[in-house]
Amino acid sequence: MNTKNKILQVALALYNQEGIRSVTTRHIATTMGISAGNLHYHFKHTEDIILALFEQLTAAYDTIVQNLSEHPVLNLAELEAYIDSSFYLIEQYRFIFINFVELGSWIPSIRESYQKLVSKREQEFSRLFTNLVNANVFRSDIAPALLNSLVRQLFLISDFWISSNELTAQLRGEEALLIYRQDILSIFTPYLQ
Amino acid sequence: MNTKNKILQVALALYNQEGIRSVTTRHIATTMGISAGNLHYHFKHTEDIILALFEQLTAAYDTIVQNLSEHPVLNLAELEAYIDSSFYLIEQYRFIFINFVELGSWIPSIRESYQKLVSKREQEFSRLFTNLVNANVFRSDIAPALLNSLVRQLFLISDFWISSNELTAQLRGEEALLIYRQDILSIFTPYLQ
DNA sequence: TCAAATTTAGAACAAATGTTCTAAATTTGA
DNA sequence: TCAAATTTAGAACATTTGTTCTAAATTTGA
Repeated sequence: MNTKNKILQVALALYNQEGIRSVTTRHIATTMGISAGNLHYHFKHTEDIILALFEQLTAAYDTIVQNLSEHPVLNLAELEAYIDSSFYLIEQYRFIFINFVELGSWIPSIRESYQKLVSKREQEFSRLFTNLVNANVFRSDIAPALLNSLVRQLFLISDFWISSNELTAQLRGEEALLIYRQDILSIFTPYLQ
Repeated sequence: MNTKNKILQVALALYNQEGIRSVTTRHIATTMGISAGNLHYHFKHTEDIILALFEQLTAAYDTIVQNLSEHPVLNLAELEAYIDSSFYLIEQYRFIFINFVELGSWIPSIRESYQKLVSKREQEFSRLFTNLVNANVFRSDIAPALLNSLVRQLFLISDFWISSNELTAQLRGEEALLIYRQDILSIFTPYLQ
């Protein structure tokens, strides 16, 4: 692996573990055994590292979405599988979700990029939902206004469940996934066929 | 108003506007027209300022809860009024909610204090819910496990709606309140009598 | 093979930041 | 009223941090 990618890898691990507040470029450099000067040869500014990590996240999300359009969700088991894969992705880049607002105002292109991510997810969710209505998994009489609220709730839980968990139960790994999945599914529960 | 309180007032406004990343003690001092030395005479460490603001938040929340136990919620209009008051409080201390995880790991007593806040809210919600079931507003056949999920959802939306809004719609004031209220109420919608 | 391009280490710099120190100004209260 | 307590300003300090600079080491590719 080349130095540039290793910087991103170590930076991600440190940001996730220690939080963006306490991780510095020197910190990243010494952890991976290179000089700070070398790190800044590869990434001129700290923001460039964070932006690159954010772009990794959106790229990974694109892959999930592409998979989803090739293999549509048709039942609850497949819905759970999709929920799980989104959980793992969010957990992998947890520092981004934990500092989303701060990062968004610090690095404006992150906010812009997030807007695009949201609209991509909205389309994807709308398709997913139509499929599940057609497959007689969901009821077909849900008002559009209510559906909008459900979509917002779904995104809010997806993006901030990790933060909430960090402050309260601090569940990890499989245990966290179980509750996360349950919380997401409970949005749908009342609207099952 | 004495200097100590004015420091808290100015610090709150700055943290809310500029974010904790870019606000320094010097910044706070010059904004209110005093010296940095003077500020540090009143608050030895930056954490002391943030902790004091957090304690203001929990105190204000206690007042709401006390009001709630004196005047129980018995119908949807009263539920909305309660939702509104919690919204205003959260908006007033928005920087705390936006940086909750980061603050929790930086200042451990904030995390501990938040745990207490959560259990206080759990009790309060449970009482509120019982009242609304007894008043025939809510259905009485909701499984305890589902109720737990609903409580978690309620808290998650309460605490992170501001963050989510900041990244997407960026609604302000009355407009924000309307959507916030709708999102909270939509959790209950399927369980109305 | 060897010159050009690249990567790297480490010193150095400037700015920022939290905090302390000192001495003056102001307030308090007996 | 005046001595003691308090508040305040501003200089000063140590540390940190992001970043740049320089020169050496390494890699590349013709």
